[in-house]
Amino acid sequence: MARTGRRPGPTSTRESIVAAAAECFATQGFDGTSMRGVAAAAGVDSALVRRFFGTKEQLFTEVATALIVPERALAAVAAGAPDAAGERLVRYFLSLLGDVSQPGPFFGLIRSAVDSEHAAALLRRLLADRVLGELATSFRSENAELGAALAASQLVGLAVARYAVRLDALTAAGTEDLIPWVAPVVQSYLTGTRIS
Amino acid sequence: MARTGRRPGPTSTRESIVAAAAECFATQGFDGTSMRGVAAAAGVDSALVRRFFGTKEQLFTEVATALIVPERALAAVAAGAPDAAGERLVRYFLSLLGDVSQPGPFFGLIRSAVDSEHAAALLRRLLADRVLGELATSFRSENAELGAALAASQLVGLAVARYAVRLDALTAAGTEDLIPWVAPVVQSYLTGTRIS
DNA sequence: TTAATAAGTCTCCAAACGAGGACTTAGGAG
DNA sequence: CTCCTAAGTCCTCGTTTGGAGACTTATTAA
Repeated sequence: MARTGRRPGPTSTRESIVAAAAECFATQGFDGTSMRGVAAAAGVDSALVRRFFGTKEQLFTEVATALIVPERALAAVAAGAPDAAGERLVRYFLSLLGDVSQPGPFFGLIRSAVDSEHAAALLRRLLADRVLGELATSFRSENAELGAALAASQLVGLAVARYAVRLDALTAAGTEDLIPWVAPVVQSYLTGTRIS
Repeated sequence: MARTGRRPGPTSTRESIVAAAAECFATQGFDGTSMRGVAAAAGVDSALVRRFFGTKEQLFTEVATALIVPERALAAVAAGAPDAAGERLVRYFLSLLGDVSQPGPFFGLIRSAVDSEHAAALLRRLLADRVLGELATSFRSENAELGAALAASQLVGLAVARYAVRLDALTAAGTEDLIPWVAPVVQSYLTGTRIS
């Protein structure tokens, strides 16, 4: 029987709740994740989650903003030869998603965006304003915004097809198998190059 | 107060339940859809939904198999010039998804596949065995299976980014704006053509 | 005509959920 | 030493969920 009252010593409870929440969102989506489940995963009383973060939507907001670091993505694209930006972006994205058999926290954002309007709006705002916009201005092609959005759509689709639907051909393929196919596509979207 | 007991005359209740369920799955996903909600949308008692279809998973199976007609997709790809198969496939897929402001029932399948492991497994089976497999054998390129899966991933990603996340650039773009970008990509995936 | 079955409604149940109130204990500032 | 606040737990409320049983009425085949 756990004691009541505050624990002795310094605490990292807040961080462990965020980590547990990220994992829940990744494996069960927004709807499927319960405040109680997050609390249980963090080894904490559910009322404490509420005390720290308020509603479930606020908890998701916290997790999402902690997970999305636009500077990383933009740096990954900017650093290096421009004609390999697509490949670097794909590699960065795949590394974010993690192993096929065990999708990382970042996949939870996509998953949650599909079942919660709030998550979708948050992701739309974060992605569109902070990432895709910058991406579009760094490649000054015509219709750069559309190109950046399409690049994102290919990456999101890869995530959904590989980690959620789990199409055999995609789960069997490793990063190095996917790169030669997907990288040129993303590259062409970014630069606005029409292909054959 | 509705009368109890069987209604006189012929009945189309089963069909209207399937239609209502398809709409619920499309707008709220698998988890977000409740048996009671389906019943209410069909103007029917919730116990009747259970009597007809059993569990929610069985109801989804019914809806999905009624919605996925592999022959249509394959016909759309097969009929016409081979080098325009990608374009025809993209057009067919976009027509399935319906209007941006009001996603059709087909989008519910993708949405649900992200929510529910059962929905994902069903979609994986239907897509992989019935559609992608056939698609791969009709284009006998090397790694045709992977190519077909990647084509599917681009289409699914377009659906998620446009209808769920609702990226501005994609909701603003019409079918004719998307075709010149996406069709060549899908075409290259299908034929296995490496691009520049 | 009658028995079986399909179609339909009402009511209940146990579980899980989000939310919140009341309480207890530790750390830190005065 | 003494408050005040942060950290933590317990219990409850109202709602919704998927599921299931019991009952009623129309259709249909023997």
